[in-house]
Amino acid sequence: MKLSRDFYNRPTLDVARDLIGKVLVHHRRGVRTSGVIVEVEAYIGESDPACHAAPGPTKRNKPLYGPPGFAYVYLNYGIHWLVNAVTEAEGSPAAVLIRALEPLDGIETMRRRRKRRVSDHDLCRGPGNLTIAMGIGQAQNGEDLCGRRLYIEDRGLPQPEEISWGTRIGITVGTEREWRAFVRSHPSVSGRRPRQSAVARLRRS
DNA sequence: AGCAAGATTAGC
DNA sequence: CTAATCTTGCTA
Repeated sequence: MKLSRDFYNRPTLDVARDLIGKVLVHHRRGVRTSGVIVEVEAYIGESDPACHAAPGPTKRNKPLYGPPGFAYVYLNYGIHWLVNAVTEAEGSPAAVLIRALEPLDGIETMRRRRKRRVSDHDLCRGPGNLTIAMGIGQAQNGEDLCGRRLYIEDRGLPQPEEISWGTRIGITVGTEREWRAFVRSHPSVSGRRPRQSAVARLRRS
């Protein structure tokens, strides 16, 4: 079932938590790609120095101030497109950054879009990688997530048992807020992979 | 008009 | 550890 506008029209940390285990879907050129969300980050309001709304309303962050349930897509480091789901009521700038997916549909298409040859678990590992695999870019900025091309749905998958919270990745300000949610020890979660324990290594050898 | 920095990634 | 790459927002 496709998530409704009401789903996004809630406190951002609640939306972030509930997005874990939901499925991001994109239809493009008749091809459907999708994946289970396993990692997200919340960016909340002008008082959050890491949020793009920190400088107040600008041309770029306009979607953040708009109604909930729309996509905010922007170019990062001049190279990577990152996709967010806008949350909270219109005029309240906040969003959830989608950082990693476990691929479900269209894996062959994803593999073609990614130039590198990687394992399935790495196809949508990292916010810049998943937009490439899903075919999401500038054209999807402002797209209605309650429409038919780009949306998030509940497929009734069991809510992952171990949702961990930690500090957000790759920012230099607002690092004290633990607004990153992820499925613990899931292979598609970005960031440095936790060092294998001595026992795990022995077991593998 | 010029400039510094950025919600990343891959390669050395 | 660092280059790649370009838009935004700030300063002049």
